[in-house]
Amino acid sequence: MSTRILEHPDVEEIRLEAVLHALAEPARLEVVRFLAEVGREVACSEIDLAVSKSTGTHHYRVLREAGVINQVYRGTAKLNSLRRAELDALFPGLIDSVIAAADRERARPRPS
Amino acid sequence: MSTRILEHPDVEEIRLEAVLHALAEPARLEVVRFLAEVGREVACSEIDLAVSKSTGTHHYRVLREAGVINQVYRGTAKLNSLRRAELDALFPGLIDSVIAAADRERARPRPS
DNA sequence: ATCGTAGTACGATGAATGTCAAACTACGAT
DNA sequence: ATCGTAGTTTGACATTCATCGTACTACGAT
Repeated sequence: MSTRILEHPDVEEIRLEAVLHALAEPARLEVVRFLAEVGREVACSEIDLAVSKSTGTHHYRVLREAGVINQVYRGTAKLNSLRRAELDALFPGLIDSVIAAADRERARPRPS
Repeated sequence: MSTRILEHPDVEEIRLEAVLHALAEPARLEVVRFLAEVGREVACSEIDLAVSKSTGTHHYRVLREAGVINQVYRGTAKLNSLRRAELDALFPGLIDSVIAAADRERARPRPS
């Protein structure tokens, strides 16, 4: 049975704080960074996060419910993509700068 | 007595995720938005948040520890300012777009 | 029909977070 | 020295959060 259709917030329901919260977590930020990099629909299984499957599911849901990603089922896979156009319209430059920042931080030597 | 000097992270210690996390909370985002708007040092008491004093203290600390704001004591007041130059150098465009987004969201009709 | 792969649902759990009130400290002004 | 204002500290509390394992469903392929 089937919740084969996934709930997504409408553009006008997307809240800045929810988006920032969604992005403020390493695994989720990595998903977003990856989606931005490849620029196409990507199955959950293609991105390997350092967490269990169930935790992964949780993170994807947070991203979707915040309005950051779009998810559709295709066969057994669930394809994810960035809601770039909508986010850009809503918060111009935000996603670009977050992704650029994530890329930079990735390249930066980590002080630890 | 006195921790009259406040600990701030060095620029290279500022982590993107911590910044995003700091910004992902309404009261804290409001502080940042306000600081950006007035563009000068502002005492905690000048920004009225809808929370108690102790909660306020907590939020300011989160912002400072994330590297988002600078805090210095002056007399009985504690002055806050955005670490704009440093954040801009680290994550170009990020703070600008977050603030622009916060301004927009503020103006947007809230669906509730 | 059976199997494997992809992902979900369901608790559960421990850590982090936002919140507050109350008692406190620091400083300037009177 | 006393008072008021500004902010802190502490301890408590409820909520949210990230995490996991296990059992489950959905679908394609054999």
